[in-house]
Amino acid sequence: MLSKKTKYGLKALAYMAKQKVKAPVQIATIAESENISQKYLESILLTLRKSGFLGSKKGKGGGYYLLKSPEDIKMSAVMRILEGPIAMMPCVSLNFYEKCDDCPDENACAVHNLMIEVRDSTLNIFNNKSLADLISQ
Amino acid sequence: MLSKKTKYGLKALAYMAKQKVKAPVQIATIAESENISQKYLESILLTLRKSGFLGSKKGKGGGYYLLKSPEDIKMSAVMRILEGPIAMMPCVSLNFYEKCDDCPDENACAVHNLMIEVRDSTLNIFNNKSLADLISQ
DNA sequence: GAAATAACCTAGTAATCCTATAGGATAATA
DNA sequence: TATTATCCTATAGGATTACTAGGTTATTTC
Repeated sequence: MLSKKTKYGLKALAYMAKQKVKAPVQIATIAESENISQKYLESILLTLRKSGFLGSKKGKGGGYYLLKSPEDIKMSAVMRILEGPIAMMPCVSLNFYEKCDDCPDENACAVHNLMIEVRDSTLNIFNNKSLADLISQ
Repeated sequence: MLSKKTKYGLKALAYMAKQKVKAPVQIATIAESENISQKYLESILLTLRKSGFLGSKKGKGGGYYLLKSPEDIKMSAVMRILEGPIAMMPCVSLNFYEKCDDCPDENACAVHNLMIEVRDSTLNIFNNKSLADLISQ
């Protein structure tokens, strides 16, 4: 299941990408428009800024803004920051790999091989989807 | 992330499917062979029995056995019992649908539409994979 | 019939994660 | 100097996960 954090983060990014004029958007504005708790959204946007997706400006007229154009923001990158691994098990994760305690031989594990397939098909979507695609309909 | 429950359940099913002779397999045997806590596995196999995947026999020589041939056990069915929804959000789930509190219009939701794509590609794998495919390599 | 075997079932628990919330610090602007 | 809005740390409550405990029931073997 997708966490609310990820869902809210994606909605906020989409909101910013939809903006016609290129001015910072305040947390409060997004929170109200998308029905998200402002304080919670605050912490989410902070992570997105620290991971290089957003820039920010303090004080009046401040807010958050995208650092890259929506076309250049890949879903796979956003998902990895907000949700963590795209794979369903650490032992099939490309970016967050971890060995299973119980499994002596990964290649002999039926579940492992199934989950590689799932990972690849999901990754195929997220790698080929940008923030621009997200708002294009 | 896939829960250990699902992982263990799949491993246990695969273990039974690999069996040459068609005799019941004890929990203890599977637990030891697959490095799973016996008591925990016990509760997992119980759910699998109650959902119609397994039959059981008590007493000496008893244990669990598959009720259908591995070819007829679809991954999508097993996943829904053990893991729950295949979709990443309730609002895109076919079998566990729920509306989002925050979203006034699903069709206008960028995240919603992205997650439909992910659901479809994952479902495509799970619908076309049987327990037999899982152990065939 | 008694003992052994193995599944059945309910309940509880420790740890972790999720979803926020609180409250002040800092920086920019008017 | 006052206002605005982000920055940052800490924490709390609830839900979920991954087990564990302990006894019950049914079947088989001696």
